[in-house]
Amino acid sequence: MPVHNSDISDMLRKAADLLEIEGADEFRVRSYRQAARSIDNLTENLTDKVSDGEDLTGIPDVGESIAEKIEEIVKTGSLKQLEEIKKRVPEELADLLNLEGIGPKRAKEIYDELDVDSITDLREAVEKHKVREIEGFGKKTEEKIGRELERQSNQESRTLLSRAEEIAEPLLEYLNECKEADRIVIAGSYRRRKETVGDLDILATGEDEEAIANHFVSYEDVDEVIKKGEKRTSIRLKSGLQVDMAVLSKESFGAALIYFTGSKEHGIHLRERALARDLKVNEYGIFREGEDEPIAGETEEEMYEALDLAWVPPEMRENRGEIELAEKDNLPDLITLDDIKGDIHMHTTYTDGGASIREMAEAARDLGYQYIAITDHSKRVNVAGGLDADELAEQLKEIDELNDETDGIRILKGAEVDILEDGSLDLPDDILSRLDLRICSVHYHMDMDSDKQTERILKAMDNPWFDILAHPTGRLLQKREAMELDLEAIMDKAAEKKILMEINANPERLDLNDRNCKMAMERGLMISVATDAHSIGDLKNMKYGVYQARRGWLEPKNVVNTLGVDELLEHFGKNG
DNA sequence: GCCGTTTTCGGCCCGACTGTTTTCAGTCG
Repeated sequence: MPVHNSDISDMLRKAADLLEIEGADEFRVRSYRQAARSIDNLTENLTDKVSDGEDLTGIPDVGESIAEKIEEIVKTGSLKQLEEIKKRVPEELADLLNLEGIGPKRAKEIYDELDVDSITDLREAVEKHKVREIEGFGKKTEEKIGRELERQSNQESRTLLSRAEEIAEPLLEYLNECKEADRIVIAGSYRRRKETVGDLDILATGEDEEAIANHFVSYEDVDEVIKKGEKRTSIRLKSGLQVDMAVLSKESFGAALIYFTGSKEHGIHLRERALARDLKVNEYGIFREGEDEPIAGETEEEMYEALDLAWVPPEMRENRGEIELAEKDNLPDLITLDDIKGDIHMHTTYTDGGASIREMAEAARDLGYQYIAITDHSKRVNVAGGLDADELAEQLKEIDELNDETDGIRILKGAEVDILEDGSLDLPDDILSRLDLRICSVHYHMDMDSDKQTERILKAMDNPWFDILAHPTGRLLQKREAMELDLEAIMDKAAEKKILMEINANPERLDLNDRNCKMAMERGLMISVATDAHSIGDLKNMKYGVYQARRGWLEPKNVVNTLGVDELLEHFGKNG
């Protein structure tokens, strides 16, 4: 079994959790977590680095000790130290840390006092009212744990960004009705445009904190008020989504916006940077030592400036090197929705789409696009009524006719060709050669082992008509894991063959993800951001693809469908 | 366990809220 970076970071995190429960030095625990996080942000494979004999201490937050541990994991597949800790602290005890309100100290108390070492045991202990008997615990704490156990068992812990938007927009509208609030914004991972959000973080400015908080908790969809303080209030909506609100003065709006937008790691990096300059950063502003008046705080820009940094777009605030770029004023000029000139992945009634070619074209024209590409499925996808060569040829005729009679949008000829099990493509070369562009993808046998799956795709890429690899990993958020494959090998070959990777903008796919997108960009690959629309409404999903592209640091020049139609055709013409 | 714009040793982000306590520890973001 190949060792993935995520296997290594998982082990380090597990070690951190168990060490923390055991009562190890908190900074040591933090080091393990930081190293794990840093490994997750790598765009290169640690297994390769180790076999190349590279010095791993060059990785941020990896020192000699953790470098040795990484090597051990790569070479043996396990970590002796972790196995040792597991003998002292039951592994499943770490699951308790996922419950809100339980941290390392309480997990240890529960284990020591009640011999509870799993979620199952804990549920039983709560039902028997054993937990409230522990010193420092009480009736309320036990009840809260009970509610958490209930909630965890019947619900996803994160919410798709698209779903979060459906919930946030009416809430925001309601909050804006509050006369006492001057300004209401949503921060957190929602503002960073992360593919899923854990909760919503809302910032409000205004003098009358209590009135604003009261308005908030009076929202009709509130299920439970989790906490209500002077400055912070948390509720849970009936949908299960938690919403936190902070009320503050407008003088500290920028500082609070940075603080509540996160990520946590980005914020910590900023505060450490401040410390090195004898400054203190908190959610109220930036302060010189011993002074009460902030030197910055009202806007994000002045906050970053006071730390000698350029303003960092929220999508990049993940502590993946953006602060170093901001220091050199060298941040990328991120792509925006306005840069997108066309959508080159969509389906019609020829296969499993809900609208005709004409309807899709007119809807796309209304969105301001110059072109679309029709890319219906090939015959292998029989559940969608995939097209064979003759049926596709019929479609090409209709596209020619429509282009003759339609103004304001160009309809390009394409197909989404299945990559078959043996690595061949599902349509013959002669029909592929008649298309403007071809996207290729895997829909069946996604569970092959990594070597075979990678081999399958690499072989398909030898076909000269392979233009774009669509939804490269096949994952569906919260439904299906990414396929096992060696994405680095695939991207290396794509670079060689000038094949593009897709960011599929469907909010359930968003595939490539942000890190893989950055990885592709660093290899010089071009990306297609496209919706895979199966209806007119789906065309509006483009924004989610653009968010993901921004999280992957993409500029317009990295994205093929920022090109005008002539340049786009020229681009794909070269491949053929 | 990591790291260096005073440091190779001695720091390590910072404040709000809750519950169970009589002054604060634990947790969270």
